[in-house]
Amino acid sequence: MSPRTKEQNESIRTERKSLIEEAALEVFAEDGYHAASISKIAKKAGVAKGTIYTYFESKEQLLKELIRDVITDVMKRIDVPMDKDLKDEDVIKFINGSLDIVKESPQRWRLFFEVFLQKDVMALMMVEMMKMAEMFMVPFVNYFESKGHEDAPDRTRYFHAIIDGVQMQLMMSPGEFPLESVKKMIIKQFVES
Amino acid sequence: MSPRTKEQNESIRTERKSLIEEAALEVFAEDGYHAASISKIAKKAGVAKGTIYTYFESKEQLLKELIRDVITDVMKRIDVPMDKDLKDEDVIKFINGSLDIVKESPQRWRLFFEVFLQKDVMALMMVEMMKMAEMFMVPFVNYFESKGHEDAPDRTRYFHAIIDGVQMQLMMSPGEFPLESVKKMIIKQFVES
Amino acid sequence: MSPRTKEQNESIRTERKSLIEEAALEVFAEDGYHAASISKIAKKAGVAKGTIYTYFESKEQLLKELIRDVITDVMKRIDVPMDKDLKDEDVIKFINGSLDIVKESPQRWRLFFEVFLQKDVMALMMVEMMKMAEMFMVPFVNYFESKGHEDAPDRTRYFHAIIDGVQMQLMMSPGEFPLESVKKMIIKQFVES
Amino acid sequence: MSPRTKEQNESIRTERKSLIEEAALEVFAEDGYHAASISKIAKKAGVAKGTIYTYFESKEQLLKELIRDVITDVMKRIDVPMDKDLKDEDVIKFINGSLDIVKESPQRWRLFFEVFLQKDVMALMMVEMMKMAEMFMVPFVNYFESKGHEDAPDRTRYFHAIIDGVQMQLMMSPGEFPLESVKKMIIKQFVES
DNA sequence: GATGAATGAGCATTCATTCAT
DNA sequence: TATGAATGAATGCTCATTCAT
Repeated sequence: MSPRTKEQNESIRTERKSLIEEAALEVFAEDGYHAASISKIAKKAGVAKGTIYTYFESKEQLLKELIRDVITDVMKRIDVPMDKDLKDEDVIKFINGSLDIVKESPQRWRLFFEVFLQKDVMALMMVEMMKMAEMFMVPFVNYFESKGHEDAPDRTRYFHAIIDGVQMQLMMSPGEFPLESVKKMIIKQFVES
Repeated sequence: MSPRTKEQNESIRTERKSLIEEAALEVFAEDGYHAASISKIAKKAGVAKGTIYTYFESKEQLLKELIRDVITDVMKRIDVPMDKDLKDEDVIKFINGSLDIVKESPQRWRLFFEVFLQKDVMALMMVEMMKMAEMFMVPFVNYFESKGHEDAPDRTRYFHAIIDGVQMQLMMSPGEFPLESVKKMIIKQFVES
Repeated sequence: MSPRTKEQNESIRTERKSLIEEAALEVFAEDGYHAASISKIAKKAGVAKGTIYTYFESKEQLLKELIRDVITDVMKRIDVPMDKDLKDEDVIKFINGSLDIVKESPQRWRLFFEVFLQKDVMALMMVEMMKMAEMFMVPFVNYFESKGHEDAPDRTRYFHAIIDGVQMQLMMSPGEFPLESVKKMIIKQFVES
Repeated sequence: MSPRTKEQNESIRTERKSLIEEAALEVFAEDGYHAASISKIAKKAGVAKGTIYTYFESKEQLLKELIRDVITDVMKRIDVPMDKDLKDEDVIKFINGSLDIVKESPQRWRLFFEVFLQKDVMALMMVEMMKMAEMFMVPFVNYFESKGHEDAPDRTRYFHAIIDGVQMQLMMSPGEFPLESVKKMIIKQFVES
């Protein structure tokens, strides 16, 4: 048999890595970071425990990469131009995007929230988190100012608090929450006035 | 010499128990339930590991009592009559109460939120949680109906989602969040219209 | 009230001590020495944990005294003159005594056997045990010799092995074992021939 | 380098498992089940504490496997046809087998007896024990009946009590007990009459 | 003497991580 | 690169014993 080409090797690596990440996400989300075990992840991914350590330095690194992926996903999904002025349709897109994404994979969000809640886990991600938080603040302040609101900064925090709160509810009971109805209320309150 | 009287023992027990609960709250809130260790709690409380087990059956029981205390506190603090019709002032009191309480002891709330997020931890408290959740739903549906809102149930969920979201923000950055300003917005939105 | 007299104090001590020993015997017998806890004994005796330590130096000492009592009891009960030649009736008395005593309180014997089985527990009692074992050997060798058996020493060991075996069976299922019938067989085999 | 083959792993596992079982047997027999510590077993086996848990689910399981091995050994060793009528030679074989086996590894038997004595330990093995006990009763009753003894059931219990007693003596002082001589007495008493 | 709160050594068990193969 | 056996630190918890009252 001929040895594998570099490309083949590369693609095997990528595939395996994804496999492990997927399994890890499930286990982390279900059990929480601390209660999750590398063993369980390995079993779910169908690889040996040791294999995980050829792809990830440690359990901690595995979490970091996972969170980074979630963030990247969110960014891609929301896809609102944070560098220029927001238009109404951008804000609507933001609302839809940031809520739909939770409804679609509440598990993933559970993990994300857990990270937010725990100091030591949080510390690992501080930089990424902060960057993201700011990114979401500034354009909205401008947006609300442009709509003539004098309390734009407070309004922005309120707006984001609401998004957080709805995300939380979706996460806890994705089936029951009246998402569409609530979306309309948010839009009415923040976009149409 | 005669042994300690029952009263003496009782007062020692109460004092020590509080001491441990306080330490436990800090450690649980900081590290999360799973990562928190009895050892660390003991050290923080300035007692031996074994002493904790004189007062609490297990780590789990310790958490349960802590959560129960939080719930009791919330109930006492909010002090809104859930058995008869809510008046505007009741709702305002509810808003103020449920947000002030978080600002005052974000630690406690961090723990409370964590419980909500983790399946196995949640399982321990399901009954209490559910009772509380319902208690908070029904009267508000009636309230919004009485105000002529056709979408009272959805509005209620939205209202509670907002409270959750603001609580979350308060918990994460209690110093920065413009609480008073936001309270006014909530009141304007849900009470004055 | 007048202070208690020395006699009163002494009698209270004796009574309490017995109370504790009784409870200890039950708990040791039921759970085994190692699994038994001072706490459980205290509860069963209706005294505080600490009180046990005013009567017994340690858990180990408590066991020792208990075993010593059992041995004393056995001696008293069997009441066979080990210092002069055994007569048939003495041997019959020995057989009856050493078996009846087990049937009457199998619990006590369970503890006794446990002690025999465990090196560290055994070590504590070695001296007493050995003394007792010898005491039971020599007179029987003489007895069997006097009956004309050439293999008297081996016969003696066999005899005691049988007593042990029957005691064991009695201990395990005191209700079912056909004691009287078996006694007759032993007597027929060792006394009447 | 390629990972170890399955065969290599299997053989490593088998070897290690035996190593641990051997150490465990020694420690259990010496200290008794409760007093024995996994730590001590690990040290005696020359492995880390954790390694034991690679091979056995728990201390309890370790005991169970050990006991099962003893039982299997006994069965194999005695090798008497329990399903058809016993002949004299079968009974002689039974006597020899069940006593020789104790003389050869008194340690094992010490453990076995301990199990019989302790309620909670016993509970773990009840099913196996009962099966074995019955298996040893019925054929002997038939045997003694066929020899014309009217008291066959009682005689059977007596016979087994004697075997137990001799086993016990062998266990306690395997070097001193006049086994061969006693065997002859048993055979004379139960087979040749 | 009697009490029971306090202690801390010790236990069984788990699990992230390492490493020989 | 992949494996899984091995490790040992750390965990929750128990319990004999001490000691202030």
